[in-house]
Amino acid sequence: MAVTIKDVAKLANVAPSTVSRVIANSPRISEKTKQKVRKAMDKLGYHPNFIARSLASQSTQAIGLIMPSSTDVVFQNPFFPTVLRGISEGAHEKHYALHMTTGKTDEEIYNGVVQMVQGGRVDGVVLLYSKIEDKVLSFLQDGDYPFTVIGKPFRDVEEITHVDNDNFRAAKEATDYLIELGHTHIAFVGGDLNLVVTVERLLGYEKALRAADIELDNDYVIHEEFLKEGGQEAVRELLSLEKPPTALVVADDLMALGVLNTLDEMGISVPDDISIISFNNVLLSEMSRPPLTSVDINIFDLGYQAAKSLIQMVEDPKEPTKRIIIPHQIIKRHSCSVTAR
Amino acid sequence: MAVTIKDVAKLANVAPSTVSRVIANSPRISEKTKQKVRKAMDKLGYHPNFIARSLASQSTQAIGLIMPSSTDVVFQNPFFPTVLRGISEGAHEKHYALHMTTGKTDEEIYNGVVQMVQGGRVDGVVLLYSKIEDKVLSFLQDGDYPFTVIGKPFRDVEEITHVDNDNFRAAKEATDYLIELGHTHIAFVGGDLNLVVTVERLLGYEKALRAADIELDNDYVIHEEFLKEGGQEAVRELLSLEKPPTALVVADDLMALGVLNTLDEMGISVPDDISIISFNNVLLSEMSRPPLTSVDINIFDLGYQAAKSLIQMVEDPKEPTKRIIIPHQIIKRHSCSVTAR
DNA sequence: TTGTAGGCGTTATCAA
DNA sequence: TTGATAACGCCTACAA
Repeated sequence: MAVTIKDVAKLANVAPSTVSRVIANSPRISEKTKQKVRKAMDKLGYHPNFIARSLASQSTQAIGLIMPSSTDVVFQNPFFPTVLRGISEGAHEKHYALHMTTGKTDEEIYNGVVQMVQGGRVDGVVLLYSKIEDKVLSFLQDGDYPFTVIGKPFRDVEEITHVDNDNFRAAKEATDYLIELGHTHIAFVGGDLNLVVTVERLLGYEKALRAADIELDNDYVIHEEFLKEGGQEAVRELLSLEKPPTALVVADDLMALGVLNTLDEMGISVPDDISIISFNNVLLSEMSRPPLTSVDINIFDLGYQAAKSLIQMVEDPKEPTKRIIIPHQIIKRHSCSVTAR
Repeated sequence: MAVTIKDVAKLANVAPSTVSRVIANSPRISEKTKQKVRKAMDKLGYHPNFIARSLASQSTQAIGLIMPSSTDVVFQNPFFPTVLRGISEGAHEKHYALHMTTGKTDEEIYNGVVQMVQGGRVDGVVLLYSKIEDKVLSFLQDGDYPFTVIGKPFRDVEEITHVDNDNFRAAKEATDYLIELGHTHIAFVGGDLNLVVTVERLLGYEKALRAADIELDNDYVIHEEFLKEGGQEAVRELLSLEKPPTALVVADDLMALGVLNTLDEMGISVPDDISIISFNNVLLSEMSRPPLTSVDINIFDLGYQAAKSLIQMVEDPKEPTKRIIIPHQIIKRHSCSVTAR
């Protein structure tokens, strides 16, 4: 069995409690004993046992990550490695470890969360997605357990600490940009409507059109499960409308990549025949042909701030709920041009 | 404070140990008391505390994941979400949770691993990458702590349980395929030479050439940090050789995507002017233009088997070390054609 | 089949 | 400044 605090105590000729205090670097221990104890720890190769510590102190120094369904396409999105990096860095700075749950079905995920939370494995949790009517979220709220969500909560926005972009405004600006370029026939290609981010971006798009006195056209709004044949179909239909759009607002870079391919197959050129602006500014967006004009949403910061604010909450339960808005910025590349018509 | 085993015991009018046995579903408890206890648990909304259980049973039911440096480009590779899915599923089946360490520098990662392992946070660990001269690996070996590596260990291959593809053979087959198509000027575009997988694939490439009596040419082997300007440079140089290659073996889909772009910028057509075959068969490979011919390495299985075999090891310490080879398969798409010359 | 009691490795409260 | 000692919540001989 591994070396424990007692072994150290014995070797250093002090009480276990003293060793404990040395570990915590308590100021009420003489420098001399600290030295002595530290030497003993080194000699024995002692490492404190987190589990025991957690039990005694009722805190795990770990935060839980709740991912979307692993079978879901969004799971494949480069968004995740990047938020993960941000969360990881935020947690690391405060010496918190990371615990994860994933699952195939919503049921699996839910159970995983319940276990993790009730089982006391973590001190708090960050929800890496925000969808409407989420059982997991309700559970977290009911147990008033410390948690943050990345994205905008479907409801109780004021009561839930979250880190988000202003996706409504971002989408409006993206659409405005196309309008400025002279486009009036602008379509919206969105993803899963259960994700709050999708609806926010859709609303922003609509707002921009209305503000510019451009009529909304239902045929101009599609939601594709990108990569699926259905997605290609949708794009094809869009382009075969009587009055096909000259520009597309696409809710996600990865989707934009799919659209780009469909367009290419159809012999339609971007940006000559049609302009595209998308969101997230993921690595891929600069690797596509043409490189995508995309709204950078600072994914890393989203994660970083989520971790930071969660840790604040667990360390100070009186911490007020807050909403952190991460800035966005249009990165202009080569998928948009002045309208041809 | 949360409801504990004692509360349940009291309500059910039994001893705590009985409750404990009910949780473990011990066969030596009468069905009647089980019912009684279970009812009490439900009524109180009891959930066992993992931390306490871990301390008492000296097992955490959690496995640790060691990721490569988060600043590293490989971290962005779609490879990771996919292995993660596999690991997650393997762990889930056996009711294990997932714990993670990441870090920016090798030092950070190393410390994270030491803490996680020595601190007893996890029962075992899976190393998600394999590079040469890895301190982390040595540490794990020295402490003979249960662990599996995904990929081929740099050394002690016989003593380390790992899950890998036969990357040597895969690369040979990929190259053979190009040779069959009539190519004789075949270059290799590899990634980080510190990753074992890169060297394996390089060796397989060389083997194929030698077997076909094609002379090896140093100028035909480049290693690019894809996405970096340097990468583009390298490809440009390759193509401006006196005798430029007519086909490329690219060590990774994401890199191939970068190459594809550079080629496109140069006005070189794939597969008409040059053929490309790459590895991993990640989602992106079918989304590129042209869709990439790629060697599918069954990433999901890599993760799944790694988790399974690790859990076997932690549950039965006498389990022999083993090497699990996941099959691969060339997925032919449209980036390769018969040589033009 | 069930209960009692000690222990898992720490932290934290009280004394000293 | 340090040492006993009682938690923390559960598991597991050993007894009954």
